[in-house]
Order: sequence, then structure tokens, then C-alpha cells
Amino acid sequence: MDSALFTKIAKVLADPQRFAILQRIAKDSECPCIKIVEEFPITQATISHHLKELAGAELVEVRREGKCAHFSLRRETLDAYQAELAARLSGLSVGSGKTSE
Amino acid sequence: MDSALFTKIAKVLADPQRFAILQRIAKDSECPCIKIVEEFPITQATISHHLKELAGAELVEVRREGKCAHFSLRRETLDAYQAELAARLSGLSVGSGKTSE
DNA sequence: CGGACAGTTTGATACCCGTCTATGTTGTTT
DNA sequence: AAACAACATAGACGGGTATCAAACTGTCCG
Repeated sequence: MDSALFTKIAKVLADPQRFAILQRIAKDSECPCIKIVEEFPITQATISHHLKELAGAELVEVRREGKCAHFSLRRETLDAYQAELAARLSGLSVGSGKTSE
Repeated sequence: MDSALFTKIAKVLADPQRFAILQRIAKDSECPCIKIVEEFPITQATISHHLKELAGAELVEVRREGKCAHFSLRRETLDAYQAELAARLSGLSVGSGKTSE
């Protein structure tokens, strides 16, 4: 995973509201946008913004169905992020090929 | 893990420079503050600020030895964070006992 | 077609925070 | 004690961003 995506994911996860939205999406296999708007105490515009960030970080997938949008968690990205996080803090050098330092 | 610490860790990990510092600390079993100041292109004051945040998120431990401070990674906290992250996005209800929804 | 609904985009505002300079504090050395 | 070194703290500044209201785009239905 490249550093740009890694940082983007970390930033996306750092906002409590945005993470709560992601958590809500993860709860079901697929979650309509309307449901999130109904359940959260923030404006629909703000939610749209957060969902765009989540999609930009490749953490959610969007499926359009007429005028409705359905979101689902991309567990592959989440797994890759966790693996990268563990790898970068494992104490082993990961970036280059030098293992003797 | 309580939500306050969870959020604090997520925010602490979100800044690239701060994460780089944490990564540097993780590289050795213990890392003196001076070494970080020498190796990073930011002011000593800023580094001190970041280290305080890292300690506040319980991600690093500080050992004072005279006028020197030595930092080490708290892998327990990192592991707990990763476990919490996975749990919150696993799709299972964790907060209450209802598993049928 | 026209209105109602779902979502996006835009512009503005306010707040958070990373960074700096300058100064303070604590420990060591001469 | 004075001076220096390692680190902490205070205040200020600038950039990023979460949030909102309002306007816009696209879709469905009569």
C-alpha cells in the first residue's frame, strides 16, 4: 500500500462522526444513504461530504440504484491498512531491501 | 478500550510527521529524544509536542535519565487499538447483546 | 412537462491543530 | 554560582477541514 492512501485512510478514520458513519455502514452488508441521514444528527450535505471522503480512501463502495445510493464497507482496504500499520511499527525495515540495520 | 482513547489514538496516527516519529521509535527498542530531533526536519518544540501527544495516547512510554528522555513503543496499546478497530467494523453488534438484526 | 425526492456541489464560517519563535525549567558541568 | 545542554511550555500564525445553508443535478412519478 502506498503512503498516500495510508495517510488518507488514517485521516479518514480520525474523525469520530465519520468513523461512526463507517461503523454504521459496516453494521449491515449494505446501507442506503437515507438511513445514515436519518440516524445521524448532522446535515445531509455533511454526510455526503464524509461519504465522499470514505469512498476516496477506498474504505466504502458505492452502488447507485436510481436516485438512491447504497454504501458497503470494503474490508479488503481495511485489512490492508491494518496489515500496513502493523508492518510499519513492527520494528523491521519494510520500505527497502536492507534487512541488516 | 474506551472511546476517548480510541479516538485519541486515531487522531495521533493521522498526522504523517507524528506517525513517522512513532515509526522511528518503533525501529529501536528505545530511542532518545535527541536522535529524533536530529533526524527530523522540524523544530525541537514541535517534536516535543508530538511526543507529548503520543504519550497522551498511551502509544509511547517515557523513561527519564538525567536530562535525557528515552521513548519506546507500547505495543500493547497498538494491539488493543487494532483489535478495537477490527471489532467495531466487524459487522457484529458489540455494544449490546442483540445479535439478531 | 412539472413537481417531488435523493444526493452533490459551492461558498462561507468557525474551529482545530501543526508549526514556529521565544522563553522557562531541570539537570549537568566547570 | 554560572554556563550549558535537553527538554517543556506559551503564544501566535497559517492551513486544513467539519459543518451549515443554499443552489444545483439527476431521477422517478403523475
